[in-house]
Amino acid sequence: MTKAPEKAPHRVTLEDVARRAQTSSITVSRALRRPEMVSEKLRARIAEAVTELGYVPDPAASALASRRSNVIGVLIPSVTNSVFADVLAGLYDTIAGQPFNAQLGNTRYAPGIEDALIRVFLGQRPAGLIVTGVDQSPVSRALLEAADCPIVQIMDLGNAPIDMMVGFSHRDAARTATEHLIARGYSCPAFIGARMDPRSERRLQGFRDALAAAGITEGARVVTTTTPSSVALGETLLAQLLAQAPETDAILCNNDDLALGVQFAALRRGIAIGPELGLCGFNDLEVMAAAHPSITSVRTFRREMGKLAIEMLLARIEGRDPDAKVRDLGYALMPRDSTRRDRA
Amino acid sequence: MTKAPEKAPHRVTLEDVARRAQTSSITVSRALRRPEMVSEKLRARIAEAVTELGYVPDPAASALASRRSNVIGVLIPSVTNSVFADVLAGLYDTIAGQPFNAQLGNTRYAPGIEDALIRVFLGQRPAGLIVTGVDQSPVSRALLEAADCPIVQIMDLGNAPIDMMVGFSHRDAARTATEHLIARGYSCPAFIGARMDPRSERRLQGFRDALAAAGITEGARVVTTTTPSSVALGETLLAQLLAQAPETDAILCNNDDLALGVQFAALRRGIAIGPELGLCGFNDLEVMAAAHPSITSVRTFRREMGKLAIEMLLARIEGRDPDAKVRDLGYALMPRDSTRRDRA
DNA sequence: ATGAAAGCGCTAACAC
DNA sequence: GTGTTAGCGCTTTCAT
Repeated sequence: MTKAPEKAPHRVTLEDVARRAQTSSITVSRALRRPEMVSEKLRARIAEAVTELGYVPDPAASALASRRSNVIGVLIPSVTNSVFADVLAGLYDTIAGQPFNAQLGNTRYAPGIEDALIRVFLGQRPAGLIVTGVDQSPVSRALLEAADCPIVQIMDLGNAPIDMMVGFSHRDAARTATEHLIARGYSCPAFIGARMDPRSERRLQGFRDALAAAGITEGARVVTTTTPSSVALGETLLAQLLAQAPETDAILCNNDDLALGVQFAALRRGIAIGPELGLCGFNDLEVMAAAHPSITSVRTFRREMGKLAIEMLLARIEGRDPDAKVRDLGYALMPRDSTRRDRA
Repeated sequence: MTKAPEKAPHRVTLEDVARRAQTSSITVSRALRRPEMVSEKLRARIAEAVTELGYVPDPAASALASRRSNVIGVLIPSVTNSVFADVLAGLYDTIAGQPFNAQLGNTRYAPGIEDALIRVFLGQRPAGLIVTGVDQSPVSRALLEAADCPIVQIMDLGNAPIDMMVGFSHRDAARTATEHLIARGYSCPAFIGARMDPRSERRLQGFRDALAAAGITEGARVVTTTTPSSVALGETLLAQLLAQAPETDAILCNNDDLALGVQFAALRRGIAIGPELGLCGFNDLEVMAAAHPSITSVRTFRREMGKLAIEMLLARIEGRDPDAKVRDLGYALMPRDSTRRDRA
């Protein structure tokens, strides 16, 4: 079987459907997009013709004529990070069945790539755009502000939304987690962080807020790296942390992968997670509750974020007002065995 | 700031660029797509005009005129499953910089959705299509065989490729893993599986192949469910397995999430992973090597699969022949502590 | 409620 | 190497 460009077999067009339904192409077009504008009888004939001929609309022609595509552009910094995978899941679930197509752009945490992708996406006259975070480059920001489609910034909050926003305060979330460690009686909490994108930096800030409020000095108990996060890295950072700050009795990890790695490393070193070393992750991936010991984490509402971002866009595309331009989804501390000093 | 549809400020077109460069739009078009067809002098003038005006091509117009879009459609059954996330990462890495756009379709393991998505994608006259697995519905298969673009089936192998294929034998991989368990002295290996899509079924088949070859009876040591996989499910399935087949001394898990869940559950029950219970996962996610004890798994080459799928498509789109129409990426057993009976 | 005409921005086909 | 013409399949605008 060859897949070489065979002679294109005439594509079924609105014209064809119209002929079959004994009407004009524009009426078919209307019947498909705004059925209420077409009489019931005609609508039925058209529907029949559509299925009989297997008509599929051409999005390119539609986009060209209407100067508006059905593309919803989604810019995320990483496809492998399961945090974003969850956002995407919520997003795809919500967009399914809607006449829109999510188109993914992978910025790889690089502002330059993000600028370029925004340009390309805007060139498609998207129905809407979803971008990650609130720390766009000046170039990106200018492009987005001039764009004539609705835009949602996700994953974070800030006081100067480009248009709409759905996220939560990373700083507050990390502060809450740190306060939990302190309340549980850990007196020398540490922070380890990988990747250290702007959201990670805000978490570190929240950690510091809590220490300051409790009058605890930070010492050398902050270890960060720009290396991408991984479970194995948790072990490395733990070693570094304990070497430079042996007084450490609890750790807030920038994310759950690191926390898991710390837990495995502690097991290996014979350190009792909970009694000897408190441990808290971030995001609350499914594995945290199932781990042994179970690991305390801060739950974030990632699927909901994807869902809401699409819903906000749809509202605006349909001319409705979204419930609010800025939505704070909050977070939820999930205390577990890894922060229990009295564990068996 | 309002994002309501403002008056569209005239889009920069080829015409505009042409006027500025004192030539015709078709020449600008050529200069952009096949620079070698345009004289060097003109090309320079055009390049200058393009940047000065900030020209961005309109993919819709291009698709309409050329009857060929720059979309590469990608159909996967799940966005959250990190196995597919890795494939996507390889795929996005490889497509970056190429004049193509990957467009994701989420089939959610439902043939009906897959049929519909294929229709929609084909309606875009894609440059190529990537579909997961070799078990398409008759409808999907017919659509794909009639499509006039190159197609790659990924994640599995089969003897009737629609066009091209890149994957590995799940059956052989599972057989190898089971043989490893048997070789390590485990005499009553079990299989637990979640989701049980066609690829999982083939792994189970491979498990059975190995038992048969070794003359081991299967007994009640196969526990499967159609529930989506998770770490927590590993614990549930382990309980069920041990209840119905207490003789079990090793487990091949359908994937790594389950294996991790089994390991945590074993820890909780005081079962020594390795000496008392052999454990093997599937896919070799990063966490397997970092776990304590480290967990034996079968490595699969997921990023490479994404990369190769794109490369094969690009080859065909550019009229070259891919190195081969069917590529077997194989797999690699990664023996670790979880299958060492002599572990401390 | 329905239709005719025009054109979205680009490229294929064919000149020169 | 460069330009002209026509048209991709749809929607907009304006008429009826």
